[in-house]
Amino acid sequence: MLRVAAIDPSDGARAPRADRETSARADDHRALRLWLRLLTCTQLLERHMRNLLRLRFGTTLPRFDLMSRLERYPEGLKMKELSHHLMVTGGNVTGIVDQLVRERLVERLPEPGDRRAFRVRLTRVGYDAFGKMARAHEEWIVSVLSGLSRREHAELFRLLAKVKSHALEITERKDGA
Amino acid sequence: MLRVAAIDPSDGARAPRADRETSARADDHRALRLWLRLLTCTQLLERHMRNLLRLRFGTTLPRFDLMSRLERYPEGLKMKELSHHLMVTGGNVTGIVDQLVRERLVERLPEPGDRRAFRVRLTRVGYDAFGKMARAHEEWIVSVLSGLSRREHAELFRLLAKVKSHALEITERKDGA
DNA sequence: CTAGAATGCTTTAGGCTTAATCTATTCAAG
DNA sequence: CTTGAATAGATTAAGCCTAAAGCATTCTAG
Repeated sequence: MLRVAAIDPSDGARAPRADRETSARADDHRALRLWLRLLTCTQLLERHMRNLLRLRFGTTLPRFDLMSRLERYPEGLKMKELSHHLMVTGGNVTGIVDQLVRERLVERLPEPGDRRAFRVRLTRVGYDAFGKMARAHEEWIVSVLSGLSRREHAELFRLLAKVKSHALEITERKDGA
Repeated sequence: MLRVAAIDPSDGARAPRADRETSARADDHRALRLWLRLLTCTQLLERHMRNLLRLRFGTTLPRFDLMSRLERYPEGLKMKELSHHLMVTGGNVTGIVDQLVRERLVERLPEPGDRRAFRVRLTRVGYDAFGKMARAHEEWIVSVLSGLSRREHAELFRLLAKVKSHALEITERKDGA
């Protein structure tokens, strides 16, 4: 998953901050840098998670994500719901579920009353396997985010919420029709 | 805008959006929620960027990334350097550069003194194409991050820096990279 | 000079992801 | 009931990405 220019643009640029024009450009630059840093952070954490899952459990992040979602719904989820939760396309979910079914970690159950759909559910084996992975995952996330104080945690959470809602607004406005 | 926009607007296969984190159980750990929110934000912004590049310019984020990096180095970069800057594997860079060379947007130049290596550089056409994309890209980033005040920008930037450096520490320690 | 190690890059095999299209089923209107 | 639209899911083609292996070149001891 390659992200935009992953290295921070640490060029000094030493902004003259003279007139309105250059400070407007400085703001633009700030926005770009913020975006790049967001990407770098996510990518770093994600990369490490992938390695952890691969080396310790021989699995991948998408599989873990899917199982993690199922773990919250003991009664199972429909493909459509999974796709929505995971923010990926339906075809993608089909592929990953296929694999997990082959490995006996999840199962497809008929959905009563709709022969098009079915429910996907963790098997007993799936629950056990997921439990182990989830512990390692959480442990690592907690440790990597332990550099922030409780206040900083909260503040970062709040700021990201703001970014998220603003991004959603814009996205919906443009995509929505 | 372009051809692809003609699909059925209610197409079920459309990339869904969801709240990975808001449906998290209340007793989940803060760190986990913070991580999920970080992931969601990035994905949201990234998805929109990909769409922008695809619909308006018929290109992809990785290609844009690579060109964006080259644009800063008029003398070109070696494959190894590109791979390092973009934080992706060498094989990946090979593939993307191959495409861009085919499209005459970048060129491979022999590296004097080392017949194994060469420099990759934007062509004139590449510069022009990149310029257009970069303007649209920046415009959108600025607008999507405009929901934050100047102070909030700075604070978010600072917090992410902290996350990043802490993640780097841990990663290096374990990976030995 | 000459192995052998290291380096720069490519290739390969395999998994992830998407957009677009297809099939089967369900739903809704007449 | 019948027809046509909508929905659930699978499939396909194409691109991204990685780890590992491979090839050619360069470097470094001896």
